[in-house]
Amino acid sequence: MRTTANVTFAMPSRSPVSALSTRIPEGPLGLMGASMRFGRNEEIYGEDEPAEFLYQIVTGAVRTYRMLDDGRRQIVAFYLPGDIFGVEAGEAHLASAEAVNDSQVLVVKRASAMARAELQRDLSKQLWMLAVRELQRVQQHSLALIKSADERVAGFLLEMAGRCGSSASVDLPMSRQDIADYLGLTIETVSRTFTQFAQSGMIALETSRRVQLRNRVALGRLNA
Amino acid sequence: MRTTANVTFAMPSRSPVSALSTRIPEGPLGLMGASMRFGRNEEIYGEDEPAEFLYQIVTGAVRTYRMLDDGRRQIVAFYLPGDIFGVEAGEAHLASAEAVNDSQVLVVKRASAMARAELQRDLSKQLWMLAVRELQRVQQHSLALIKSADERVAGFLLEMAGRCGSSASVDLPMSRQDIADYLGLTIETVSRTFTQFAQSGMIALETSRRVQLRNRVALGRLNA
DNA sequence: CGCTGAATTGACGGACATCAAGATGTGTGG
DNA sequence: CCACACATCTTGATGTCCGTCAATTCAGCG
Repeated sequence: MRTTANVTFAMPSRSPVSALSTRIPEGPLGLMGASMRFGRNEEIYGEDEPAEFLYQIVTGAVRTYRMLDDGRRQIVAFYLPGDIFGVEAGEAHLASAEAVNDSQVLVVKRASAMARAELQRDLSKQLWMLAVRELQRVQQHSLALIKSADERVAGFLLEMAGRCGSSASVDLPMSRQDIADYLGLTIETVSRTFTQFAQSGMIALETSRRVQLRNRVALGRLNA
Repeated sequence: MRTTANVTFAMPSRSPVSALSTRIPEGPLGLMGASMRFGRNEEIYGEDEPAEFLYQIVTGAVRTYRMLDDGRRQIVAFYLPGDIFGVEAGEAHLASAEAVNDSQVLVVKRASAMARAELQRDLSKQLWMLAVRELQRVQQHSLALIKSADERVAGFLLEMAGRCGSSASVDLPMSRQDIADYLGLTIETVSRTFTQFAQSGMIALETSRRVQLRNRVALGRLNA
């Protein structure tokens, strides 16, 4: 679905995931944006701020999230290189966005993209597809939230494996807390589930952030 | 946000919720659709079917849902008079849609709406807003799914109250099972929560399908 | 009236949260 | 290179919310 190009970029100075991806998917925003860098945990935009821009990740990773009144945090989505985010907003953003790690991001004025879309029927279609894909992703995520802890974690691993270029092992740019807040679980439950998967041989934990999927079929069965 | 018009329609022959709403919001599809009727529990479209149409509810109520492999059903959304659905699809539908009760629905060819949108910048914007609103609704729903049972039910009641024209009491067109599948709970938990709310005086159950909200503030506090 | 599906209520168990402690890793400064 | 501080991750013990199973009540309808 996503097209790729063999372009390499200057590596951000101290990004721990910089080796993740040299394939930079082209997209509707491919050539029109200004490049910006965000440090680890730096805010890219905040909830309720006016939604002026669209964003495409070059390197790094970004999370969007919302806070509940009681202090819990729900992570809505993780975005990886090539992904576009900031679409979810009407006039104002409905979620906040932060860099998970040091990240490089293309930034494009929404208005200019939309205006251009009125002329180019192709761009218009791509923006539409973008919104639809985002919608489907969130729906999928809703589905996950009603499953058991095992199913959620298995699904998460498969999703990440599918997205970070499915090599032998998956690099997780985000912390256990991030994963927990994404899956609606606690950090302890996520950790326990990881070790349980490792003990049953379905995965191997090279490091806590690097996971080898040894039996995707079994994970898929769990994923229900 | 939604515009309204004083238009009355011929009532569908045996719709139990026909009295719900004489205000029929106009929308992008207001004048261009063919009208169809669907009986209680009748399928409007199925998962994986090609997405040829957009739909706007005139009377009745519709649920969209997805089945998990283990037989559980997750209801993605309920649609009430004026609401437009069927937007969530790319080439094929990602969810199935069924009439909750006998319903009257306007049906419009997607392609024709999209084509027209390329000419009318206004329609194009409205379709875009539609997708964004749908996205925000699903995100909101995701948020709900990580809360406690009390919070989910309270949130559901407030949502429905806000949508069915906030008179003194709310008519729920859907069964407890529907509510449970929407909130990711069991029918028993939903029922218990209703009675618990009633005992604490926050609501009154005129009938099992008709709820009076006696203390919205308290419900809102629960909603966290 | 009795039949049928929907809703309610109760008893019980299990999955996950909570609380608390320990282990591992990572960056900093001597 | 080591030592220390601090964050992240793991592991254990205990509690609780909600799911499961089962029985009862209620509403609609022939």
